[in-house]
Amino acid sequence: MSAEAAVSILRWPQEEGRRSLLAAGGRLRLLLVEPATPAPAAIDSQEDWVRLPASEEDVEARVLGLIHRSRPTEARIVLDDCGLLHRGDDWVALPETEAALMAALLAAAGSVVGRNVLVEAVWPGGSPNRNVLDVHMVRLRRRIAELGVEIRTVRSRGYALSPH
Amino acid sequence: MSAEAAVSILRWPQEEGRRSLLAAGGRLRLLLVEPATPAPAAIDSQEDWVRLPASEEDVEARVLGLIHRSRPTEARIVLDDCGLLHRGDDWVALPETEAALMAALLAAAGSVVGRNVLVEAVWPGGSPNRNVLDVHMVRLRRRIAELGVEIRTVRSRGYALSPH
DNA sequence: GGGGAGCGTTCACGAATCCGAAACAGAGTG
DNA sequence: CACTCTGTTTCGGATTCGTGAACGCTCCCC
Repeated sequence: MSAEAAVSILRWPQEEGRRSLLAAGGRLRLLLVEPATPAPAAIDSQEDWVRLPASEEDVEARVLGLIHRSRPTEARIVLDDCGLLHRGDDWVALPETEAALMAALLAAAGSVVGRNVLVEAVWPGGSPNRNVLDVHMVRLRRRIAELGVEIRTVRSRGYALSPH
Repeated sequence: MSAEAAVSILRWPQEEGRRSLLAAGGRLRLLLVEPATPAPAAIDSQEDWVRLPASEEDVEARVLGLIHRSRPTEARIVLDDCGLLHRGDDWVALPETEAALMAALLAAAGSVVGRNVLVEAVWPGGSPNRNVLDVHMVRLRRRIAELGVEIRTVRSRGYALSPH
């Protein structure tokens, strides 16, 4: 696995949308910041930035630093665009619905996500049934259990991710 | 506390000795890297660097980023708006009533909180029963014990929080 | 010092609510 | 058909919260 494969490099502020997407998936990101643009405020610790113009070496150093910083977490959880949930070298494939749920949970970065938020993330306009979410949560839980990822429920408030 | 006070800014590679000293002390450091010098390899996550020449704003952004990244390491006790009581990376979910009690105790910052104050915080207008507060205190105690947080009672005066 | 009264801690119980999980059925796909 | 993904129903279990009651302890007053 090369450094470039682990870290997504994108331009700022042009690719703001892509940045949010990658952040939701928990991906490592390096922003190339255009001259005369304010540096982006940090949204999590999976991101770094470098001011343009920058040398090849500086970009590489940032990438390595990013990877270095993310390593202590050892088992970072990443959801790619194909619906594959990675943790370390291990991964499982998630169906569309469960991937959407997972993305919403990852975007919250460990804090609680309300049931209504999850419902909106999967069925914009309202869920077909009160219980559908429960069912999909059970299936998602079972599928990600083998990765050592746990979904803790916070009664009457929602759910939160918690790497085990 | 200003940002400058928390982060030491030094030149690289000139002040290499000072860097080691600060690193040994666990201080946050920002290296100003001279042009045409390879970027320093990361030795820990308490450090960042910026390539010279750099604008005042970029330096400030790096400093803020450093502080931001170092903050979650603290083992402070925090009750978020979802009713989650955090300590370090660990957390437990508190039901509404217990969260309200905890909020009142935290607001006192370690000093004693009277029973009447706690009652008012949860049941404005008076508690439904003489005993309700007691019961909820017991439950709260049990729940937060696993975080190493303790509620000590001060007879005829109230309760006080005490991290263990 | 003895006996209450008051306070603090804990347990057990019931009602209401919320959530989890199994079982089943339909749609889509190869 | 075999399989997966999705939605529905239904039942059982878990949580939360208030209540009642038992038990010790401390302080006060006679």
